[in-house]
Amino acid sequence: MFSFEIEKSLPNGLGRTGIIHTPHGDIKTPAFMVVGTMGEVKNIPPKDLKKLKAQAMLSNGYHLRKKSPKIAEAGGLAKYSGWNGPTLTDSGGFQVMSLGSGLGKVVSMERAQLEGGVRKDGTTQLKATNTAHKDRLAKVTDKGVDFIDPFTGEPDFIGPEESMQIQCRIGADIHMAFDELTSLADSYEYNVEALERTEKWAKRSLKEHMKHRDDLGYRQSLYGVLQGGRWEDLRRKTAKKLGEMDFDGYGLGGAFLKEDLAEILRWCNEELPDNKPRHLLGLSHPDDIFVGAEMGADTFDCVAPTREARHGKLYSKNGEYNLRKFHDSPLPLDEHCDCAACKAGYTRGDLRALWKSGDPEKKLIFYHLASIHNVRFVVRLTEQIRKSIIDGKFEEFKSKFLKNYYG
RNA sequence: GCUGGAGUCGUCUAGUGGCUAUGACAGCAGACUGUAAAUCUGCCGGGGUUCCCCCAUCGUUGGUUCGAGUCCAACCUCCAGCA
Repeated sequence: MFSFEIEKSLPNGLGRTGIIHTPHGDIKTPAFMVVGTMGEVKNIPPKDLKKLKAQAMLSNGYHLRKKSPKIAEAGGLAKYSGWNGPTLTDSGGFQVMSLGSGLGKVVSMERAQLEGGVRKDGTTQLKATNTAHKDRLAKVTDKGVDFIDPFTGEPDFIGPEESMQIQCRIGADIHMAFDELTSLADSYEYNVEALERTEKWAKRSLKEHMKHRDDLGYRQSLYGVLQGGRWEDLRRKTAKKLGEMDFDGYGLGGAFLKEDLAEILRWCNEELPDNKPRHLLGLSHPDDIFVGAEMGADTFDCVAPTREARHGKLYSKNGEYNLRKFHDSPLPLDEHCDCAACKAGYTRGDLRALWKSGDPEKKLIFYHLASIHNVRFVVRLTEQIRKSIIDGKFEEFKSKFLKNYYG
């Protein structure tokens, strides 16, 4: 059965440590969930995930929609993947944006990139733009989302009911309601419209989920997802509304300007019930994790640690760096790291050589080592934050860590 | 020594008379946040006032031509074959 207990809270009343109990195990929070969109984390087999102390894996219902009957047959995602631990599936809501208004664009931004200037009437002119409607692979209606599968070119459709049916076949411990993620370039007016849709979809998701949540022999839980862009009235209103509904927890969604994140999370979490867990969707950079934990997010997920690893960007206590610059370097990846790659003594030069060797097998070894290093870094960060909250030293730990990392 | 072939950016490479010399790799710089991402963008002869301008440049030197990486000649280097 699913439940959540809070252990200790920060003085601000929002941040906390806790334990999420799921049918496939416990998650001690704050926690980072590794992303294995297709049911496996790229270049990290389940046994290595255990070694680096990952506590949960996030997959995607959209990507697994065609495989979902097979996953159900295997007894659900935990067994199917060989991970055998707590799992979460996303609804496909992110793809509404990434294949639609945000096709080919980045998700988050600095304000300077968003604001092109100020119009004569005083409103902000956006530099960020949405993908033209005609070029989008996903189109949103109240019914759901019509989209073109980018790999096969085939047209398909997912609405809240379809997403719930897929997720209940996949059988992760935690599911996400089907939502519409708006882009930074969307107007207030559009966000009002999209948020109404997301709220209607939340109701429909809940209703459909109830029908199938026990189909695999254990209780699957559902989180409602909060949208509302960067507007306080929308955020508070939707948090209150969804907070009164019978969800097991909440997903904190949106495309964020970094500097707005803390405030937006505070608006949401001041309205949401305390006793249900909250998952901050899609963030993992240290500054974001600290803000999330401080403002009451319990779990996190993000593709960045694995993707950036494959792209040669590695994390260390003293900041991130590009391995490209460390030809023949004898420096450790991170002198304070306890990941398997660091414990085995791999240097930056070693990893760079594996990366650039031109040998496909060596490249896979590089992807593996770099990925476990970055994922362990973020997992360890959440462990340390948890400990700092328990020890009453969160502020101290935060300022020290961020100073080391960002200089 | 003779005959044939070849010399283009760090490397490989396109280019057979016409405007700004192609592409790839390597290199350099940057990006990436619920994975259309093992990806993408920019730079990549020199200099400057760097969304522009100047100079140099297809082995070397000459020649033909309005115009040559491209055609011609000689030379240099490399490769192959024959002596």
